Amino acid sequence: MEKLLEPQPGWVDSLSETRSALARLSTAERVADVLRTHLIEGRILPGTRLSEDTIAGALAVSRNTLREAFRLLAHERLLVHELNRGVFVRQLTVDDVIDLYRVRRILECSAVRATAQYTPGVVARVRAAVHEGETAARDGGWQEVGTANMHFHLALAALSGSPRVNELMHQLLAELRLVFHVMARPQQFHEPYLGDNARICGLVEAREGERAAAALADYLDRAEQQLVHAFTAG
Amino acid sequence: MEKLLEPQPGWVDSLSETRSALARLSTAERVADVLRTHLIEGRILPGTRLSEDTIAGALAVSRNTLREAFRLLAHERLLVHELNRGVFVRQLTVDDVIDLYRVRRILECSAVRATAQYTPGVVARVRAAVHEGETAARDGGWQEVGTANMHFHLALAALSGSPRVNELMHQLLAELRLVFHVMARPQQFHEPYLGDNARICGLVEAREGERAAAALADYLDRAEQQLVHAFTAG
DNA sequence: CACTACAGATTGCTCAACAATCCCTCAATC
DNA sequence: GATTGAGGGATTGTTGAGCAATCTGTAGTG
Repeated sequence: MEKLLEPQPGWVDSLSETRSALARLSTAERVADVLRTHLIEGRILPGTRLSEDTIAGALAVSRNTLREAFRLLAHERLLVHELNRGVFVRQLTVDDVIDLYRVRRILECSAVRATAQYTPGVVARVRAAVHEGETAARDGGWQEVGTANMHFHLALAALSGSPRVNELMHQLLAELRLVFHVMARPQQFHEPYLGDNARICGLVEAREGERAAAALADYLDRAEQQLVHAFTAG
Repeated sequence: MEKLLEPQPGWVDSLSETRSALARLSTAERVADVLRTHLIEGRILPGTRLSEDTIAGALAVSRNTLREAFRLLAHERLLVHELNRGVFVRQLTVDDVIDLYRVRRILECSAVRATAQYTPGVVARVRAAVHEGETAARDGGWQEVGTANMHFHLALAALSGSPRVNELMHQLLAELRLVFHVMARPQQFHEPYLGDNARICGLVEAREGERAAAALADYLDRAEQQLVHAFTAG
């Protein structure tokens, strides 16, 4: 009888892993999702003011609900909220870029260094992201290459095994996307790093934490310099 | 004439530094502030549901405004929001405690290690926090000792020179405060670490980044173990 | 004892309204 | 001519009421 009740040990756990997908979203959260994609895809220029009336009308939600969504996105630093003036699309400064890369270096490098915490699943995710990037570079658009690159770095951060580091990483990358769009030629920004990704992935798979961290730090330094340069030049 | 107009070069900059104090807060933010203090001071037990009507009435604000405040605090992880069920005071699990300390180790240790980024001002803040703790231990309550301890670790994180690390640290410590209150004897939790603080501060002042980081990691390990133990026991 | 149905309470969201604030324009002043 | 001050229109901040959707506990049914 008990065998019948538990045909696959642990299936309850596998169910509970999907509960986040099951958890419906409130209207405010769905509105925030819509706006978030628009923002990170660069459809709305940094500095633009988002009118409550206009957007509430366009999305057919009440102003109050829209304001809840604004609060969420402001907390994610994608929007800035100025009292009595409204919300604006975040405009990153050079200092922001420098700080973002500083935090990335801290999080990603320490995650990569801690080989003791690696799990096979997450290491596989790193490799998968490398493949995704190579496929995207061969077949298709720079947009996909960029996305694959994000997945790669998210996978690196996930090596830490820390939910909070994961969430942080998501947030940092979302912020960074705001600045990628000011680059003149985005495809030329991401592609050169595909080789680095593969190399770092190899070091991770070999559990060479220190060397992987060093390579990653160098990687991030170059990317930062490139962005800062594009910033001060443009 | 020009001398009269600019008696102290750069005074405009010093003005603009204080503009954050001038920025008024919206009602929702003030409400969030009030609730935040109540939460981190442990006045409301974790798990408690916060009724919108009751609290809106008590604070004399509308439900809409209160909900905005709830969103802010949920994003800071002090409250959890369950759709159609309401908001609850966050209940930290053992896994949360472990993760919080994992992130603290990453942030604080890397900040302390990067001696190149130290500035005299922030190093002084570390020393000041040590003094604050010693004074509090001599004169007064454990509450103050705990606060001084927070200041110490905030100052350590500030050594990174990163605004985002600072904000993160604030958030992590606010979260941790939720769990400090479940400890039976809070004063006995913080006091033993005063000696460690002084020692680490000395290493920081001597720019012994690596040794300071090692001492700090050991410190955090012990604190984590103590908390985890209190958790599984109680 | 398990399961269903109902009722009360609470949240989710909307709408309309008004106060407070900002921003722009146009004079007025020095 | 540049700065200051006073409207006036537009936008945000906040409120309160109202209704639909959902949850929770209870009572009833098999």
